[in-house]
Amino acid sequence: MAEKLLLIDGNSIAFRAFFAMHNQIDKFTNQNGLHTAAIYGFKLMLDHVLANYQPDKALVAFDAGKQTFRTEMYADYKGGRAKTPTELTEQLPYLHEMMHACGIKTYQLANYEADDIIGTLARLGDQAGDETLIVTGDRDLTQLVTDKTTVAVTIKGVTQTEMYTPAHFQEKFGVTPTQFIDMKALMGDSSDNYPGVTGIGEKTAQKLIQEYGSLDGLYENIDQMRKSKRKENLVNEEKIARECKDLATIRRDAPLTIGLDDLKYQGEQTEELTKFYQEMNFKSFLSKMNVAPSAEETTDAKEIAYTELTADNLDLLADLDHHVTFQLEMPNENYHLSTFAGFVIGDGQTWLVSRDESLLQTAPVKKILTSDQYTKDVFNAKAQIVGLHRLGIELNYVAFDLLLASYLVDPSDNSNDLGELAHAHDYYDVKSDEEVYGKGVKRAIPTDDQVFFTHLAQKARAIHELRAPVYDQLKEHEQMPLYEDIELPLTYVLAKMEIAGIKVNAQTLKEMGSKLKERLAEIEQVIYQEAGEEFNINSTKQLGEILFDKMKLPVIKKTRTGYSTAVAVLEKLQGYSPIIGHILEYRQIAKLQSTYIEGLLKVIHSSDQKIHTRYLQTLTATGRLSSVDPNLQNIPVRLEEGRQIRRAFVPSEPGWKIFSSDYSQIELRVLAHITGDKNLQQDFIDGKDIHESTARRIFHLLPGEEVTPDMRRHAKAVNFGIVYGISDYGLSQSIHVTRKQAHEFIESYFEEFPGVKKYVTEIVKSAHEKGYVETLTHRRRYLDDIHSKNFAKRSFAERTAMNTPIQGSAADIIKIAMINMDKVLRAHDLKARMLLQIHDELVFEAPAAEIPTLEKLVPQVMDSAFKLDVPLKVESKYGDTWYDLKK
DNA sequence: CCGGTCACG
DNA sequence: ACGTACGTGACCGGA
Repeated sequence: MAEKLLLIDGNSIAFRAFFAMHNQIDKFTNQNGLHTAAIYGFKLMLDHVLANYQPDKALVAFDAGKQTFRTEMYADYKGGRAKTPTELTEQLPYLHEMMHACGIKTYQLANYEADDIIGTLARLGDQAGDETLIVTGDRDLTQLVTDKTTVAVTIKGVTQTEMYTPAHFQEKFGVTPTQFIDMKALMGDSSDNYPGVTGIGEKTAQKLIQEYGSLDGLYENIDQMRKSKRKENLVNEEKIARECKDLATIRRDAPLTIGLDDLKYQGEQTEELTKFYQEMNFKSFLSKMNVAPSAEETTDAKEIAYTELTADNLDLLADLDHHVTFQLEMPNENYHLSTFAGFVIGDGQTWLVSRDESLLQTAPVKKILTSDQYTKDVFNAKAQIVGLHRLGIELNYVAFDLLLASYLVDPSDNSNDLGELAHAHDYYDVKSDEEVYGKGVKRAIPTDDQVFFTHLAQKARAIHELRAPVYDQLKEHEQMPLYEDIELPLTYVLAKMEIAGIKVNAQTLKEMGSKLKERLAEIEQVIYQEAGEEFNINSTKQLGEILFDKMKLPVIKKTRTGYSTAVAVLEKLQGYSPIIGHILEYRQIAKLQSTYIEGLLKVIHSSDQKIHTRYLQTLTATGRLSSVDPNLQNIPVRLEEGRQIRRAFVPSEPGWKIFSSDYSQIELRVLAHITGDKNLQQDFIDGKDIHESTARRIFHLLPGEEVTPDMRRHAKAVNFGIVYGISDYGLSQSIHVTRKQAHEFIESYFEEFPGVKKYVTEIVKSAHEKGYVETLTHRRRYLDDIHSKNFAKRSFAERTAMNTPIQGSAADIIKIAMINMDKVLRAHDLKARMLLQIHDELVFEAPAAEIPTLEKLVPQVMDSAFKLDVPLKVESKYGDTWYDLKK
C-alpha cells in the first residue's frame, strides 16, 4: 500500500529556524543559558508540516560532519563559509532529543551529507510507490523532485514554504530537475564554493542547457558552436564543469544502514516531550499541552480574579497601590471616534473592571488618572490620552507604555494588539482581541461579563508583568533615554496635535470636486473615442488590453499579472498615440478626486469641521511617524493642480494664519555628521548649495567653471542615491543614463567623499556582525536578511543598513524638536498650535500677531534640537491657507 | 485580501 | 549574473 514519507533536511531547517528567530535570540534561552531559538523554530515547522501532511513514515537527516566525499574530491567544497555560530551548534544535540520525543527517527552517515541520505531514501520511496515530501531550507534539493516526490523549500520564517513539483520546477527554472544539475555544473555555486565555468551565470547556463539538453549534449556539439570567448572557456574548463556536476549531484545510492521500514512515524511521546519542553522552557508549547510551565506552578495561569467596579464600591480604589495599570477599552481602531466598551484598573493584586465608562468621571478614578501621586502603566498611551480626553479626563504621569517600549526594543514588533504583542514576548496568559472579540462583521464585545472582564483583567496583568522584562531589554539596548526623554514625552505632544486637528473647508473641496468631475467626464469620452470602445480606464488589466493588444503599442515592461501601465511606461509611449497623454491626465485627476476630494470630505468631523489624523508612533521600521485616517503626510504639493487641495486647509480661528517650518537637506546633513566626511561637512559649514557643490566635486570643475543644470540634476540624484543605499542600476534608472555612467558617478562621488565611502563599508560590516543598525539615539532596526544567501534580499538589507541610520536619525531630530517646541510654546504663553508633522516639516496655526515671534522661535528650536557637526538649516513660511505659504 | 498605481518626505 | 533605489498610506479592480 502506498504510504506517505516525510524527509526533513535537519541542518538546513535548523539554520533557517535560527535566523528566522534571530532578532529574538535573547528571549530564547532556557534555565541553563542554552539558546533554544532554533529548536523552537524547528518545532514550529514540524508541527506545521505534520498537521498538513500526516506522514506514515518520517526521518530527519543530519550532516555527519565537515568531512565528506565531496571535500575529498574538492578541498574547497563549502569553503569560505562563515563559521556556524556556537549559539546554533549547541542546539543541535537537543534536536535529536526532541525528534525522539516526537516519535521521529534521526539519521546521519559518515562522509555523506543530509542531502544524500534524503536523495537515497526518496529514490527508495519512489520505487516502493510511496508519496514523498522533502522539507528543506536549501533550494539545491529541488533536483530530487519527481512525480511522486515534492520538495518544500522554506521561503519566509519556517512555516511558509514553496512547493516544488515537476511542473512548478519547470515553470520556475525552465529546465527539468536533472537538467538543473547540469546548469549548476556550468554556473557553479557561490555558497557551496565551487566555480562552474568562467563567465557563465544562471541565465547563460539556462540558455545553454535548454539549447543542448544536457552537459553531455553541449560537449558533443561544442565543435559546431561559433567561435567566442564563451566557447573557449567551455572547452578549457570542461574538466571543471564535469567535476562541478559531480559535486552538485545529490547521491541516490548512499550506503545507508537503515531502510524505509525503520522510519515509521510513532507520534508524540507525551511524557518525554513534556519533560523536554520543561527543560527548554517552552511555555507556549507546554500551555498547548495543558501543562504548567514547571512542576512548582500548579495553578492554571489563565485564571484571574477580578472585581466589578460599581458606584457602590468605589472605596476599593483607595486601597490600590500608587503604581497602577489602566486600560480604557475602545473596540474601534480609530480612537477619535470609537465607542467605549469598558475599562480596567489595578495594581497587580487587585483588578477592577467595568463596562460603565461614566465611572471614570467619578472623583476617585479621575484622581488616580490625573494625579502625580499615581504612576500609570498602559498599552498605547496616545490612544488612552485621546480617549480619556473625549471623556473630559486628562491622563498624566504615564510611566510605562508597553506598545511604545516594545516597538523601541524591536520596531518590527509593532502589532497594535496587546495579546499578540505579549505572545511575541513569550507571555501567553492573555488572548488577542481577535480571539475574544472575533473579526470582520462578527467582531463584537462579548455580552458575557465573565468573558469580557477576564479579557480586560488579563490585558492589564500582561502590561503589569511585561514591564520589568521590557525595561530590561530597553536598558540592555541603551534605549532608556530614547524611551523616557523622546518617545514617551512625544506621545503627549502627538495626542495634543491630533486632538487639535486641522480645519478643512468642505465647500472649497466640493467646488474643486465638481470641476474635476466635469473634466473627468470629458477626458473619459475622448479616451473612449481614441480607443474605439468604452472600458474601465481605472482597470490596469482592461487598459493594458486596449493599449497593447488592440492598439499594438510596444510593451515596455510587464508586471507579474500583465502589462505595466505605470507613469514611467506611459511616458515612454508618449508620441505613439494621443490617448497616452489623455490617460495620464485622467489618472492624475482621478487620483485627486478619489483620494483627496472624496477621501478628505469623508473624514471631516461634523462637530468641528476639522480633520483629526492619527499619527502611528510605533509602525515604521526607521522611527519615522506615519499618519492614517486620513494620511495628512501626503497631501499633494509637487504639481500645481494637486497643490490646490491645500487651499482647503485653513486656520481654525478668524485672523489666524498657517505657519510652517522645514529642515533643509536634513538627511544629507545627518549623513555628513554620521560619516564624518570632511568635504561634505565643509560644504555645509560654508553654507553651499549642496547639490551644486557635489556637482563641482564629482565632475571635477575648476573654480571659474559653471555648473550646468544637468550636472546639478545628476549630482542631486547621486545625493539621493547615497542616502537610499546606492546602486548603479538604481541611479541609472532615475536619471536615464547608462549603468556604466551611473557607476562612474558613484566612483567619482566616493573619491571626493572618502568618509562616506568608509561609512558605507563599515555600516554594512557592522550590520553583518550585529544583525542590526542604530540611529543617533540608539533606535535599533534588525536586518534579518543581511545573512541571506539570496543576493536580492541581502542587497536590500545592505541598502537598508545604509539608509536607516540616516532616515532614522533625521526622525529622531525632528521628534526632539517637537517636544521642545511644545514646551517653548507654553513657556511663551503663545496661542499658536502645532498641527502637523511631515517628516522634515512642522505646520502650525497661530494668530497673525504671533507670526513674527514664531519666525524667530521655531527655527531656533528646530536648529538646536540636536548638536551635529554641521549646522541645521530651517526655512519658514506662512499664509492664509496651507496653499498660500510664502516666505 | 493582494497587487498595481500614485500621493508625500 | 543576480535585480533594486529608502520610508510610508489610500484607492481601485479583480480574484
